[in-house]
Amino acid sequence: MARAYDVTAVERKWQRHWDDEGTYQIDNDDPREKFYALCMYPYPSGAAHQGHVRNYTFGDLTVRYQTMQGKGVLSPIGFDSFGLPAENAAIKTGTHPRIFTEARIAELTASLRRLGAVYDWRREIHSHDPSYIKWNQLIFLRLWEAGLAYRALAPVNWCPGCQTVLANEQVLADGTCDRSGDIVEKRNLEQWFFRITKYADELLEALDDLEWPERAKTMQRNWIGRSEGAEFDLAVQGRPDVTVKVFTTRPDTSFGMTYAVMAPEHPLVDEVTTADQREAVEALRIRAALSTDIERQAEGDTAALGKRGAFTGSSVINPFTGSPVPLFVADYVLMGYGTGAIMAVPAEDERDWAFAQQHGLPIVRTVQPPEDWDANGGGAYSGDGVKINSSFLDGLDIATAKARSIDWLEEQGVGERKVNYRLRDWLVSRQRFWGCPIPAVYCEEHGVVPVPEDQLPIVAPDDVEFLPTGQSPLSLHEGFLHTTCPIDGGPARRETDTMDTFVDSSWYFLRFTDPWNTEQPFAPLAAQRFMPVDQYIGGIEHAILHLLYARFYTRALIDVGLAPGIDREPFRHYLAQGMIRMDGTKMSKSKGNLIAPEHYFDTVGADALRLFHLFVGPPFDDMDWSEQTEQVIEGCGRFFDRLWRTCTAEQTLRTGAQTPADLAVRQAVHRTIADVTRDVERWSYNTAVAHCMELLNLVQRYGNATDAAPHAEVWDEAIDSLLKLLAVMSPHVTAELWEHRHPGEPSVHLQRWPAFDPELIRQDTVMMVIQVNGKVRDRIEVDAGISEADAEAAALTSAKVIEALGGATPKRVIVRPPRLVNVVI
RNA sequence: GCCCGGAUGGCGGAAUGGCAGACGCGGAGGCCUCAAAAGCCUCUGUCCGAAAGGGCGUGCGGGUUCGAGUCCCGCUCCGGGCACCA
Repeated sequence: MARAYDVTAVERKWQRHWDDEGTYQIDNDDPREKFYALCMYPYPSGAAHQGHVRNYTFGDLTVRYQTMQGKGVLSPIGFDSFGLPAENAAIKTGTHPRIFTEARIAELTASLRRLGAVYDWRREIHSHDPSYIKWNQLIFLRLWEAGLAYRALAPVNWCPGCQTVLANEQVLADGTCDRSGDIVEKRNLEQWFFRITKYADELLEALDDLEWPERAKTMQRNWIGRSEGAEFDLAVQGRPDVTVKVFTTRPDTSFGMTYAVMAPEHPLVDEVTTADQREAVEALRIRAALSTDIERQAEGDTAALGKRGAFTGSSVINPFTGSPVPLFVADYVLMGYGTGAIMAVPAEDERDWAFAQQHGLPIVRTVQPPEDWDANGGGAYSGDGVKINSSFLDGLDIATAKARSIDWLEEQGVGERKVNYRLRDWLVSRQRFWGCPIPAVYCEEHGVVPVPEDQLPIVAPDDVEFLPTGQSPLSLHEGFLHTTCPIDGGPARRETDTMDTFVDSSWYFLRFTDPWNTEQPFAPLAAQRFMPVDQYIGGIEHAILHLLYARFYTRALIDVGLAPGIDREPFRHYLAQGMIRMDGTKMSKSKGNLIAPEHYFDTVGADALRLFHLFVGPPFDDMDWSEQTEQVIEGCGRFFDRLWRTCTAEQTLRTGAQTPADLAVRQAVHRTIADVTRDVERWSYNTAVAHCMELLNLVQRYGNATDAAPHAEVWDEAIDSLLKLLAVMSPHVTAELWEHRHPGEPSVHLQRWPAFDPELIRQDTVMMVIQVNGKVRDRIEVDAGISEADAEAAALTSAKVIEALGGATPKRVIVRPPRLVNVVI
């Protein structure tokens, strides 16, 4: 399609201009009020795709808008450059992950520049850069010192064929290795953890004050999963030395416990399994070890539950009744939550109900269900009601019974009140090459020893070989492996695990405030200057892990003294961007359904593609990339063609007194400024664009009117205002048109965001709707300040209303001046 | 299985509990042109009607309200996430 102007030349010109002028660079001593705008830094997977375009368009709009508001905007960019794909590519092609990654960074950088997104490139960070690794490692050492990092055993996916650990992604749905096809096992390894659970309560409570989408906060709340209940011991019958500890959120139902269940991984399983049950229990344990947790939860149907539990041969005593109940092992109980064992109350828990049915176990209700419960299918009842069959709890409501039962447990000395979290400590060890090495060494004499800070960074060697099995080259590199003990200088072995890349992304926003610092991760003053991030933008898929880890890390850094005096919450506002779908599924590299933006840059241009992403729907919503998308993007290109022609046409203008038609245009301009400002502030970019389109339509009609030429002042105000509003959305064409209209003056992006005149958006008269029984029967123009009595009188004298009433007497008249009157008959 | 979302014309979407469908895409007709493209103008939820006008209409079933796309209860279907909230 032929364009009204040379899109490519205009866009390249202004991209170079912003770079050359350093328009969006900011120094730490900038006197303006700060605004920290940040998009989640991308994993460099190659040239940008539409998800990036969408994300960085929203970010760039924020940067330019806040700048026009007079703020000193910090707009940094970097790359999350460690990660599995580069390592996989190395295994496949032999290219070192650094070479591969840096080529991908160059591609993505080029895409971002062509999008017209502006950054302070002087602050660019790559997480694989030794200057970032150094501080990553120093922070690790400080957390370790403070007791926030520790080692413990944890299961990993182990491929016996490859002799290596697999990421979840490398385990296929059928439980086999994606390289060798071997059946993947679980194997316990000694690994590093961060003690995020220490902050569970704070991370939960602080959510309330964050200006985040409710949905993201809800996801985090559920993830942390605080639950109050009781923990108590079950004595194994005939084994006075052995007790099994259980956690429950429903201690009030204890009289209904008709059996108990342990996780297959529970350490006491061997102890309590009798000889005749050993075979069945072993079979179950092997089965559980071969399933993923999601498989263990996906097979929720009753038939499968039968196969998923085995009797241990032992019984435990219910402390409330004093009676023995059978003890089972079942995979639906997980070792990772609570105590790894539960009391089962089939009458009040659906899963226990299904299991009990399958194994022929008794069911005793302890809460009276509603009368029609059994008639309507029955089953487990977990709602509220009166306690029954529960001795001293009978007649109580559930809340009271909970409290009373815990008191009883404490009096008897067998249990206590307990708060439990679903959140577990953060396992940060990865058995990978392309990540930040963990700065520890192992000495036979002194055990695990921290690397002295003056030896940082520990950087992986370059002369490594990538085996097709995926084994980390670090564990095979003799030169890296062998070192000396920092304490006695004796022989020691380096830690070969690297850090989860979520560690890198948990503090990069702090490094951006002071990326040049060679003495410390960042100067506290710099962090204090810019933190917290005022606007964080990124995909909803990061709503839980990344954001939770970053919230934890910020607090940990403050508490170990590295970031004194900053807000404990790193991200005040979070805009959770929706996903882009194609053919009904998420657009992603692994699905092979990416749409690159380069083609659009070459044809309609970045401005039109940006306008499309803003216009297509609310930023939080998912969007579908469909056949029609192409036409909508073309429509956005046509919008700029019209804008160009309107702004550059030899328009005849008039001076002198202004007419009512001129006033109407001025009112529309100011109304648009008010609407667009409000919409940008509430992230309603699609309606902001729609308002600009409406204004262009109106201005065009004004320019084409045959009865009178436009008034010069009105015309100039309209065009200049429109250019300023659009400047944050589509920066190149607006900069060019502004320069055309104001040669030699500061660029449109250095102008102040337009203000509206309240006088001009005030409405003197309003269209009042008159309904009869809720149906619109008439509309009349009334004074905006009309009184209730006048509005009612006007409504009741309307001819159309009288006709609709058909002689009936109104029973009631609802009057909402000046918008609406509803006559009820 | 659990958690989080979503559902409005042919399509993307708009709408402080108060005129459903702004804006755009697509479609139809017209102007301009030798012709086409581009541009400009008009119409475009659906049914009945020549028209004026009227009926119906926001996934389904209930409820609250003078009034519900919007709030409440119960479903269906679609999308995403997951480490079985005991």
